[in-house]
Amino acid sequence: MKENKRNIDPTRSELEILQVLWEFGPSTVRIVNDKLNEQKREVNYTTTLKLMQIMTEKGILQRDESTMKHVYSPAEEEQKTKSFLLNRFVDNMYNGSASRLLMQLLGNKRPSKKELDEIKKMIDKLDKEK
Amino acid sequence: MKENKRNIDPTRSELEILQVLWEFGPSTVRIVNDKLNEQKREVNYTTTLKLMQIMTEKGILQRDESTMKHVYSPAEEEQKTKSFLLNRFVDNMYNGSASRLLMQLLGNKRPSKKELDEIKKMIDKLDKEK
DNA sequence: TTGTTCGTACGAATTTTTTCCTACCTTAGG
DNA sequence: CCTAAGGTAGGAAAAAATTCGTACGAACAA
Repeated sequence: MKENKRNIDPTRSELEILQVLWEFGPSTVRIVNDKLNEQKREVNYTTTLKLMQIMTEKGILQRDESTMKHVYSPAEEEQKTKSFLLNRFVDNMYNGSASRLLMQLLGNKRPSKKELDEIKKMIDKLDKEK
Repeated sequence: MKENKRNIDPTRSELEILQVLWEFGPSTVRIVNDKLNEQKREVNYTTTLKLMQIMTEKGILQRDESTMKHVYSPAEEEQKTKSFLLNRFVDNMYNGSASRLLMQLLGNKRPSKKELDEIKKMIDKLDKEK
């Protein structure tokens, strides 16, 4: 009666793979491996393959086996996973306070005028809903 | 000539320990271990000790050995570590776009009126500086 | 002085994560 | 048909992270 673990908890390497899949959409191992090597770090093809197989077993990825070159994609919605990870991050690092995180974020990154405007718009929208 | 690694890259368990130290300030192993058991999960004293010793070797923690009960504290400023981790998170998950993260954050957490006001104030301040 | 309590150090075992070797299958070209 | 290129699967090795047993020292109460 107690199915559904917190499937979502990618290791560091698994997260790298997810990032590639998020960016490029459903892909073969070959593609993911190439991107990893370009964007992240050198890694052997079979290593990536194995990782993606394990992730599939764990339910983090799905794959289409209809063709010989299996095509993998994340099992969960990108947004769902990201928001889980973000929430955990906020809880861990800022005691769950979104605004505290935000303070630091704005302090750090010096967002552009355009970004600031977007943010303002977003806030006004939320504000009106109250 | 190439000292200074990216010392900052705590593992999951190490991060838990840092969190305790951030919250309660410099502490003995006993205290950290108690807090871990209260707030996070059951863990044996010597395990925590070992972890903190390792973290000290790595340079993540410092300790005062003048008394028998060593007192540990983070080697880096809390803010420095947090902002490093935050930046990495933003880069990984939102391609470095603070505002994209923010959108999700606001979408998720439904910040309180008070939080929103704080945020607005912060933004106005940044806005004027431009 | 003695024994109990509470501390550190060390080393090893265990578990988890990461890496890659090897075997074998399928497809396309010659 | 044969071979080369490019897939997958599986298992084992290696590395990293986590856990804990044991030894031993210091402090203090009896």
